[in-house]
Amino acid sequence: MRKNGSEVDNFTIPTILKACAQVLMTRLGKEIHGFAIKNGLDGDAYVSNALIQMYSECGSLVSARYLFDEMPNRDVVSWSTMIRGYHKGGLLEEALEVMREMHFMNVRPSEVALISMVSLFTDVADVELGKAIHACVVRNCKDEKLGVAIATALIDMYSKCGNLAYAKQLFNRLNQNSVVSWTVMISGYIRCNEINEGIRLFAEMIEENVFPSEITILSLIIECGFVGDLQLGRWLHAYILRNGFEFSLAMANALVDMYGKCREIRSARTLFDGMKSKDVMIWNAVISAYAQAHCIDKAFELFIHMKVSKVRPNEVTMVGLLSLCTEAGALEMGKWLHTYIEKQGLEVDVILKTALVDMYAKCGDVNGAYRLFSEAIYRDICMWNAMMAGYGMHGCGEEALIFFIDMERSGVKPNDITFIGLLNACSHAGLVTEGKSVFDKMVHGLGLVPKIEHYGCMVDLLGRAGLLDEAHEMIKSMPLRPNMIVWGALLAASKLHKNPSMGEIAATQILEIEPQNYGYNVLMSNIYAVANRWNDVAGVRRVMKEIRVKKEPGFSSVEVNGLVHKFIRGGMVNWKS
DNA sequence: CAAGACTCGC
Repeated sequence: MRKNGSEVDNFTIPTILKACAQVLMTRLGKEIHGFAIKNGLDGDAYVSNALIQMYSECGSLVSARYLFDEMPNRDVVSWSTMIRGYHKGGLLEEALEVMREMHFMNVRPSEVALISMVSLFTDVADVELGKAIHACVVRNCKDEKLGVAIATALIDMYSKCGNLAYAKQLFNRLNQNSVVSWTVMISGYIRCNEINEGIRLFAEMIEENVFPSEITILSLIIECGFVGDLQLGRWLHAYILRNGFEFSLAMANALVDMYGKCREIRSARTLFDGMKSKDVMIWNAVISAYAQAHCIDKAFELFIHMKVSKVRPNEVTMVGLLSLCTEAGALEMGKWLHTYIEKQGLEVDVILKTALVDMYAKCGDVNGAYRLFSEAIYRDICMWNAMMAGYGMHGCGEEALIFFIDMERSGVKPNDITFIGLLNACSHAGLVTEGKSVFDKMVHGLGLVPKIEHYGCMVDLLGRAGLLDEAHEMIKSMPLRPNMIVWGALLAASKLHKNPSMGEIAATQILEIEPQNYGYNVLMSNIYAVANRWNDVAGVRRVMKEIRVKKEPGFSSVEVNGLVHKFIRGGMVNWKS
């Protein structure tokens, strides 16, 4: 296979390319690409596939796609490499699109391709689509029995989609379960908040003489963070120490992250402080732990420390800090971060760009948001959503609707969050007719099933406009069990339009769902007071005293001249940037 | 075939 007297053949090149991908050496990979072209080796499918893989693993999906599109001799591997590339890069829509094309071109997936498709659907997390891919697997497998690998992938897919029954069925059908299948099964139970069953399975696994790997423990810790189960998280922490697991940085990161998500800052901080070597990830984890606890000052303080300790902040650090600014309405601080990003030459990907757009929009600088949005080369659905929600928040409902039309024209498909933003925009701008037609378009035009949040928006929209009866009808006729937010919207509207009888209906429902909620008890007693029903007022007050409801200290903040003033129940805390 | 942080809605 020698060409032009070269010693390098088309088996050597893919091997080197794989090595490049592993250490993320795009530059060397590109040179080898050039070399392959010069030596006429780029026509070989094996070489091209390796190039696609190298580019996609190095994050250059555009280059990968270009090669893929130009390839005259695509095989199954080319298709599955492209799908995998998009999947790993988090571009799920693109991965699905390639899958559809592959199907359309009648390319029969290999087992490897099927496994990577199933794991793609694990992240898509849609039960119905998951069942479809399961059927596809069954159709394409020659053998009666599924291989262990693909069965494990399916178990993982079903449990992450929330269908534990199917997952367990497949799990039980496997005659020899590996550490991996145990890991995905137990993780699945924790993710679905079936903690006790998860713990029981963990014990069962040990009894069967299968011992957890580092990845097993890591996965379980991550799932604890996902559902906020501090107790199990703590137990796993102790388990690592007792059983001599290596306390790697990955382990520490997972634990800090879990503690942060469980709002257990102290443990997160202690663990963080105790690590001798720290990487960007653990800094980000501890910063976001403070962020989740709304400690904006602490988070920025750590950011300063981070810079001092020679660890370079990255895009993720910036996203975390920006969303804090967004939450606090701290425009000046957000702008400062924006400048910092540019000065440091940090790569601004879609996520960071969206965080910036969102920050400008929510902090009131809609023009600034639009400037960034319009100069973006690549816009995903999240960025469009941020822009529309930003307009909606400031009462610019019409602009939001125009953006929606533009978005559809540009071929980006709306999702359920898009409609929450749009319905909110209509609600704030008092566009009742438009809001109704948006809802109608979502259900009948696009076939999306409205979630409880959408009904919440509709109740808010109708209620704000004074159509209280219509709002009430909406609640009564919806196919989902109304939650606090839905009734809360009706209650707020009743208060706004001074309708105590409707308010009572809503408040009664809310107190049934959450009797210990202090805020709603106060509202309820106010409603009774307005209606001169002093016995009922006394009743509510008594209930409040009995359950000794504890209110979390709420806070609000405002930025003046680059200073963030944080108000905690009347008191005020300053923080200087 | 299992793990690693971040954006959009409430």
